[in-house]
Amino acid sequence: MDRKVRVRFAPSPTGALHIGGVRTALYNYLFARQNGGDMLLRIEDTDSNRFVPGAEQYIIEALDWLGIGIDEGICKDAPDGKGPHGPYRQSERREIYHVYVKQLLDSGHAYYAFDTPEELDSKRKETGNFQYDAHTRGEMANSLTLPADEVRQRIGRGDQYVVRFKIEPGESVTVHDLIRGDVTIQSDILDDKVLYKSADDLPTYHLANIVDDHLMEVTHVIRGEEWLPSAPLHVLLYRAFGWEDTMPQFAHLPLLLKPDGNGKLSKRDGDRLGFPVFPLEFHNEKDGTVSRGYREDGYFPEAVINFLALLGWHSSGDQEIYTMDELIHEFSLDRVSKSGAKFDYEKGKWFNHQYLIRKTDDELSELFRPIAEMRLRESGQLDTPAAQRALAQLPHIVGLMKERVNFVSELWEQADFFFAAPTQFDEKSVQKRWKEDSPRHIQELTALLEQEDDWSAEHLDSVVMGWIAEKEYGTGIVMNAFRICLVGAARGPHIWEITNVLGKEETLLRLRQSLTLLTK
RNA sequence: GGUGCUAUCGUCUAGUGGCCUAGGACAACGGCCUCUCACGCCGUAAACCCCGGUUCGAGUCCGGGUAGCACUACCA
Repeated sequence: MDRKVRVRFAPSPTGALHIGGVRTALYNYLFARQNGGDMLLRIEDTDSNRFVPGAEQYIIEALDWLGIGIDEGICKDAPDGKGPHGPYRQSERREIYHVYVKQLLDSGHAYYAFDTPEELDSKRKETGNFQYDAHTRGEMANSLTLPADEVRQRIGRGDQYVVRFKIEPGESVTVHDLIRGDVTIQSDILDDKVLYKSADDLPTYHLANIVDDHLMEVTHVIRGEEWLPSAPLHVLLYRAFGWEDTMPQFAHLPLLLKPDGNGKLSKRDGDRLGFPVFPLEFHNEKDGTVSRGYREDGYFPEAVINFLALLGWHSSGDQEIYTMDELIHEFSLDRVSKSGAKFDYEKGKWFNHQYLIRKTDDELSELFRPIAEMRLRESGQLDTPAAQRALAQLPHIVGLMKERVNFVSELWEQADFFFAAPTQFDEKSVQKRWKEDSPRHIQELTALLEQEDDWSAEHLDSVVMGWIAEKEYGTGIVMNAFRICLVGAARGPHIWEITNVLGKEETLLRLRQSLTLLTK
């Protein structure tokens, strides 16, 4: 059967979207685009207790920032969902689930259960490995053990209940996974999963995701590996509904692991090791916490996408840098690795560097301008001639400096000296490069440069190098002292690039001012 | 405990029985370039979890161990 490829990303609004979830969304998106299919976004808010305000809006914004487009369901231009299969928020689909819960009840695939959470808890405590299944349901309070009258009565008077899936033991269930091949389990190990809870009149994930995927004509379920153990249960559910012929294909993605040690990457790891695990900064209204985001940390969305794409997927070649279009073209589920990937934050920085140096000087300078202006305003130097002169040459400055930074914000740390004369000097540089003869060298150099009207790099270079040769000074010694006077440290681009930006007046000013400060 | 998944340099990975004296990238280290820092270039160190089997030949196939992870809720 040839059906149009339809995939979905189905997060629950319980907080910021974890970076692992972002990768799941990305792989779904790549798969959909590659196959000319649809990418849906469905909100799985069937747990009323864990709902966090703002989380849904956050998810939409995050995907939008990253360029992961949504064709159907909840998205930026349709916050309440668009498409013929709505609503796309599970809490708004209650009537739909009622129909299917009833169908399972009527066909004998499900039953009512009245055991309270407390009763189940104590049962678990007394019997170590208690499982609600074919062996134990006979001793529990449910519509299989209670007389029909009493069941009716209990429901009638408003007793809380759940509906459980009746798992038949002795069956072997196989799930074909696109990444892992066939996975087979025995139905005996499955418990009678809760499908619906009367307390909040909502289904659980297991029921809702099957019903919705069926109704929304989803063809491929691409989700995290943590769902693999319950995939056979989902197959059983499709069978119980009689939908096996249109059951989606499954692909379970490997987990994102913490950089050190083992285990799933968590927010705590990010806090502990100093990197974000969320795409955007998130202010959690529920617990008052603020979480860092890649966007606010200065990452380009393309870099985050590229980095994430390669964490668990790789082409057969050596290519590392991919545009979204290239990823769409190259991606394939059978090249997704089976094992978990440790989160390598250092490589993430490198990706950002790669995208940064590919920006044009104009693009980059417009990103940097607000930062530079803010820093100058903070120190009260925004209106100085030096600052204004540098600001006017921002694209050029950015072009000189971009090779040595990973983030736009780091440009300030590297290029600050263009905007204001040094008042402090890097101790190590001075110790190593400021020699006994340096004051004399700088004095002579100042006098020499004062005479020059041609301020071009070529001319200055020939004049200064000629003078150094004539006096038999060491080139490195003179030039480094020169650099320290202009920059305040032994760093930065070629010295004539610096004098070029600074201009004659500012160069001479710094030479004199720094000499005074350094000989004090 | 039970069930399932997984296993190549520190990390992400290439590898689908001979092209593997195991390739690339990040990180590390050394050198070159050079007035400094960076870039760039060159180079170094660095891995097939273990044991059996199949085969003329195994990182690659099979079995068994071991280890790690996931799941085991009226959470998703």
